[in-house]
Amino acid sequence: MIDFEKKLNPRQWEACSYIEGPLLILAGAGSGKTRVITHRIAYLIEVMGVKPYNILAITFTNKAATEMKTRVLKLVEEGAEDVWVSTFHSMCVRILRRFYNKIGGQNNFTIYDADDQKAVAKEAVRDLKLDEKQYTPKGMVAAISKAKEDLLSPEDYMARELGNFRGEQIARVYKEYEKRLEKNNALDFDDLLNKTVQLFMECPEVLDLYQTRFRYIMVDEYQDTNNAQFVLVKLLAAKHRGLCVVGDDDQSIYKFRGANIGNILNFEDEYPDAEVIKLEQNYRSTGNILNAANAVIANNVGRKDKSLWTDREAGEKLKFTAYESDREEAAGVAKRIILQSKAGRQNSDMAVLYRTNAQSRAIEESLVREGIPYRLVGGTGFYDRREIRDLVGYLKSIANPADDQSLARIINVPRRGIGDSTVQKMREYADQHGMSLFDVVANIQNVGVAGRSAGKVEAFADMMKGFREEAEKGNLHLLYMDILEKTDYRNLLLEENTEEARGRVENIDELGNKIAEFEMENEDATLLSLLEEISLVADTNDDDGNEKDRVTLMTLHSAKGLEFPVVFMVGMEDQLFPSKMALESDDPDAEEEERRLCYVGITRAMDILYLSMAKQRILNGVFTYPKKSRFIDEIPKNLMETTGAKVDDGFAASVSNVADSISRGKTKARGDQGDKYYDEWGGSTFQKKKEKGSYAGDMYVSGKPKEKKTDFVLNYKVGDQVRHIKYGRGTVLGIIPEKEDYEVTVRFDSAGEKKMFASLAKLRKV
DNA sequence: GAACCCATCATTTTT
DNA sequence: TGATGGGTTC
Repeated sequence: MIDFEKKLNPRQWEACSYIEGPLLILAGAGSGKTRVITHRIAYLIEVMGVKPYNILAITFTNKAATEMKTRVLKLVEEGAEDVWVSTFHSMCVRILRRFYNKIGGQNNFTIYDADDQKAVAKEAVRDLKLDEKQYTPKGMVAAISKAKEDLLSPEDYMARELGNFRGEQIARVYKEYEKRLEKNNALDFDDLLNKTVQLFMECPEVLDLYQTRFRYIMVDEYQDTNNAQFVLVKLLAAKHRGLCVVGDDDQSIYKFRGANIGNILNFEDEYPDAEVIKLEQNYRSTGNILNAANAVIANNVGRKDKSLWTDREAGEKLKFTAYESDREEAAGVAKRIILQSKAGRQNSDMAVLYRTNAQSRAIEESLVREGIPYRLVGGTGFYDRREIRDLVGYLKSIANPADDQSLARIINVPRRGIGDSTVQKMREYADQHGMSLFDVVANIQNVGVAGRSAGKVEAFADMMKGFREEAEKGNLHLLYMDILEKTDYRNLLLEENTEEARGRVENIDELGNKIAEFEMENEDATLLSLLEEISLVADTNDDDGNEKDRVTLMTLHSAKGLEFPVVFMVGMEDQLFPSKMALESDDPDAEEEERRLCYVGITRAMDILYLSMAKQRILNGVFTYPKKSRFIDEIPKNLMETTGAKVDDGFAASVSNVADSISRGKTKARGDQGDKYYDEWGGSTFQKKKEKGSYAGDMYVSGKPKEKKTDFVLNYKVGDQVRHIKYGRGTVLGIIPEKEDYEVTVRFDSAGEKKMFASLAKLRKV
């Protein structure tokens, strides 16, 4: 039996053992929050005799969920695998896969990610004939997502925006967007939450099922919950009120994606009988670091009163350096990393934190120069890679025939002669007849809309049907191999024989490995569960580099929840951090959120914290001359020393392991940078000619130059009546001979005057 | 239909 | 600076 009281401090123990009613644990940075949650779960099971089955623990990230689960399994002797430890989103998927049909949905829905969302939004805007410059996909998705977070339907939204022209238009886009998702049998991330809420509201028996089951509910990072999540938790906990939320209002840094700090600040209003326990002892940082953090965050108003303390020694002072330029800052960081590692620190003990991803480049360059291995967190992830999205598109389309979006993505990839205009026509037909795109594709002969491509479309339909049969058999890896083979996707890349293509092939093989792995780990793996894993557990860093001991580079946001003995916070400049956007915002909380972010950054450091700025920085291609961040001024002078900025000229590099530190040749996050440096160090060109590799471009057309028709004969002349495949009838106004072609001007009866090339326009004399 | 050129525009991000 | 998208050119 665990000796709980011995393993926890008095406050932690109190938080662990209070189970009478709603409980708010205000857990400061480094105060042993996860320890409390896991022990609480153990306490419920081992001491209170609660069935693991009756416990639910909700986190935000899969990483947190996995870690929690592992720790609970270690702690509890038996039955811990029956505890539901899950992210909000996977929990909702699990519920919806079972009951979505109760509110009129299909349980095999597809999950749309940000890119799918943008594509749908774009179509919606286009369909409504709105100005695409003014109503950008990104903006539309943001507005829709915001609406959904507040549980507003398109109608609600319209009602709210009545009289506001732009708002009304967005409401129309939202409505159109919803229509499309529904037609495609797809849910976006917000829907996962909202539809679950809807299900609970409309089907009391389903709600009751889960309410009865989950006697004890724990929510981690409660300050990050949005309104939908708040409602969801409220519904779930309404019966037993065994709700325990853990969070830190000072670490709320996700307002921009809907987090409502009010949820934690007003917890006691929502649950008047709630017990509040503060965890203020910090086990992570030195006294100086902690005091600096406390001093900075004290400048925020409207926070829960708390103050972290530690019984650790004061430690080294914080070090602030103002470098002359961003390059020097990067060089200075590299130099200090080297000094630290000479002093015995592991690279993996160190992290460089910055406000924006764009700042990583300069740091990366100097680390490469010095041969310091690093790990870049964030940026473009594995599942964002084009080839991976394509192949996942196949899988999605196979799993959900109604998913027009995925089908449209892959129908001509690799190129198989089903061009845009054919797809366009088929989609129009589908829309008009209430069919899915695949319905049209599969019945192309009857529909007769594909013209000369009909054969190609038919072959494609047969191939897809074959994949579905293969999918039925249940072996996912075989299915994947089958797709690669029948589509020729992998081979076409290999034939291309470029470094970039080889990187893509590696990624494709990596996805194959992941699928095989997934099958081994999950006995009852299905195509749907695989896709769910891919959508919800898209791990952005799969670093399989041989070098384990690497410095971590990431944004302040992604650093939340982590700790490092040595931390560098770079770019401590007003306008950058706090960001220009925040400073110019009319929302008074914007600057406070930046300050919280600063607090998060400072509290990542265990022993040593370096802060720095550059007096000259290239931002968006322009030179700027920043001032020191106001946050620096908020750190008491006695805790921080300002150090000189002198650095060696940075080029005393050891070239030896440069290659290793940039994850060789593999196309990854910032993929082509690898090549750039390769060449630099290889002594040839500094920057390779850009391989813009648009798909249809050099990627699939492997080195076979297109044959130009040199002796092109026109069977019409100026004044003739001709017919065009798209524009219909028209009169030829002029013919200008070009190198290997003719530019023909035609006035069409309906479409007006057009210029086109004879070789492509395929005009027929009438 | 696809390569290429030019204008534009830039936080933070998980699910 | 760089990525991206639209328009132009063959």
